Amino acid sequence: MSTINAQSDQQSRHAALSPTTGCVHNWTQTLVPTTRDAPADAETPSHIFLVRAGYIRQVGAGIYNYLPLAWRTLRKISEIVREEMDAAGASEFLMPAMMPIELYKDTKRDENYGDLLFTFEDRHGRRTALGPTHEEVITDLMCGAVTSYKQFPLNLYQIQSKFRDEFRPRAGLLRCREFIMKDAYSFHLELDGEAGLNHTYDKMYQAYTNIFTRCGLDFSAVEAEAGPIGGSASHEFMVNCANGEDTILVCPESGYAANVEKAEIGQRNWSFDLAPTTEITKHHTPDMPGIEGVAEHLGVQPSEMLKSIVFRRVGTEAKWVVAVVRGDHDVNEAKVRDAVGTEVELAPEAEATKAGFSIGYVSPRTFDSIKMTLVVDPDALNAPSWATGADEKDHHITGFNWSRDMANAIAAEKVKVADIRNAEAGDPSPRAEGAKLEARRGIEVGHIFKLGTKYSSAMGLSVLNKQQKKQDVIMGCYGIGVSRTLSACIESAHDDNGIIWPLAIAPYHAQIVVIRPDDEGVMDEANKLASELAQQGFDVLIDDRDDRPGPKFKDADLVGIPLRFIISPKTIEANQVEFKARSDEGKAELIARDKALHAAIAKCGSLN
RNA sequence: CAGGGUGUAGCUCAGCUUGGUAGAGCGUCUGGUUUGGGACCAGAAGGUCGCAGGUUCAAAUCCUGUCUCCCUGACCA
Repeated sequence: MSTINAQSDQQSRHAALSPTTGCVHNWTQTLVPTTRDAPADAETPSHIFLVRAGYIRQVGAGIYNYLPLAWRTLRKISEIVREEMDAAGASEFLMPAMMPIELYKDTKRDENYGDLLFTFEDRHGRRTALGPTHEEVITDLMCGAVTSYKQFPLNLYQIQSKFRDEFRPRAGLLRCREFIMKDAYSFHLELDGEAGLNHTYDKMYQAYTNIFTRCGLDFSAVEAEAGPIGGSASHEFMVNCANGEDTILVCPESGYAANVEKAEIGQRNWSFDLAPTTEITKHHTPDMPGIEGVAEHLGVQPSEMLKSIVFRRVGTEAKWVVAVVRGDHDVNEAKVRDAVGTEVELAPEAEATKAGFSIGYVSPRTFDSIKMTLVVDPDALNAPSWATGADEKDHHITGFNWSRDMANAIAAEKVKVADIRNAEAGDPSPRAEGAKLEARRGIEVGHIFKLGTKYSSAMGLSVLNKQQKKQDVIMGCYGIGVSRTLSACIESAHDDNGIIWPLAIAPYHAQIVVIRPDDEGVMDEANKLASELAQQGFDVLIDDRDDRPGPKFKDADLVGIPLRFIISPKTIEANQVEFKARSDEGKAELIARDKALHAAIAKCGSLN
């Protein structure tokens, strides 16, 4: 537009637009295979729309082609990731996707990662792995490439296809066996200070916040379970979405938010001293190891039962831990670990049976006959009478009372009371007196970890520090599921007709729907508008297909490009164009042709 | 990995019980009429019925094996 001053325009351009000239593509010259029907196996909105709108096609279980529209969006997400990572001081590089399995030996992940690791043999019979993540490769690299403490801190990242042999890929791009991921690794010699892990971790936290904000996503950063490293050493970034796979708990007053695996529960009242109300009665409950069946059989609620789970301290033969929670609650293994102070694992049934446990019918009373650590959740203490296992196959008891039936253990202070169950909606907040936790669902798109020296010590990555003492390098790692971000965005932003992209990661910013493209001058007009838009940084898709208006409007909704112009012989006649945002309700509105560019620029301001 | 299901045209599916040599709708192509929310008429192309064995004069259909993909669960740095 001649009336727009190029200079000032450059400055006022929406951040999502190209700082240089945008691109103009014709629908007929690219591949956008839209369909009326989704494949029968697509169930989630993102899967259905990605296929119907011509973004992806399946190749195998959890393996997909990224067609041009999807690839454009993936590139835009990647570019935002690059800009923010670079700005935060990280350097991009690229590691190979395949590597000798031996690399995983030192960290034992060749075994611990188990079947998740894709492996194959090359012609020489060497076992080779396809990388599910690259801690080992980069740690090995650093062993040879870093020789002095003066080279730290370092933060390196790559954007690459990752491979995991998921037991069950599902939901299109949400859980794939091959997927695109950004993974970053940082290296330090201390935790605190400018060069420390904590500083980089905080910078990554901020970078992730910037990235997902720029992508236009509705997301939450939540505390996550980090494994043995402990502390607040891990955060997940979740796209908020009602049908997400993960459950998060939030405190509306303090802002506390955590994954269900991590969420703490606030102060709860409990006492060992509730007086018994009935005698213990034994009941025959054949083939009912599960809470549900027993509760129904005994005519009690699951919340009136005790669930006793047998764990074993990892690396030991018979160091048993019995965790007791209320029947309607779920034991949280990480919390049990923290409560007893060592790693624990679910006891192998055969060995627990050999030790005397009647698996499926265990009660706290086994304490008297088997050496164990007994941990109890506060909510499992708050009634005078419980139904629980009889420590005998096919039998349960009612009338169990802690003060009477566990008197010895309690007197010896051998009953440890701790928060060992998963938090639920309605539980007291750990951060605000009187507040209650609320449950929400999300899709994990980013995860940052403080790894500590787990990998460096296992693989011998150490350097001499300033004091000339050999020191293991401290690491952090930071992942973003790039392809998952694309589908998570659709899960949280769509309507019945299709995708609704935020400007920043839409494959194109604007689409021009051309009605009667064969008519004299219509395509010329569309091309003219497209080049005006491109001059201002808009990426433009012109739907130049020779088709009726109906299907073209349907496809435009499906594909979800944020801004839509419609040009037809009618609008040209009136010197107008039609314009609407994908997110606007109803039909497009007619505007004067020479206001088209202004309208697009103005509309950008109101979109995210 | 356990349980369940599935495989027939590009997509959605029928046909299988009761064996007789493959169908519909949508899409695609041609010609015509049309042109504002998935048009109409006429015509056409397109499938070794997942694969391999077996039974039979004859197999999409019955039998055996195998693979694929999906669902629920478990699993998920």
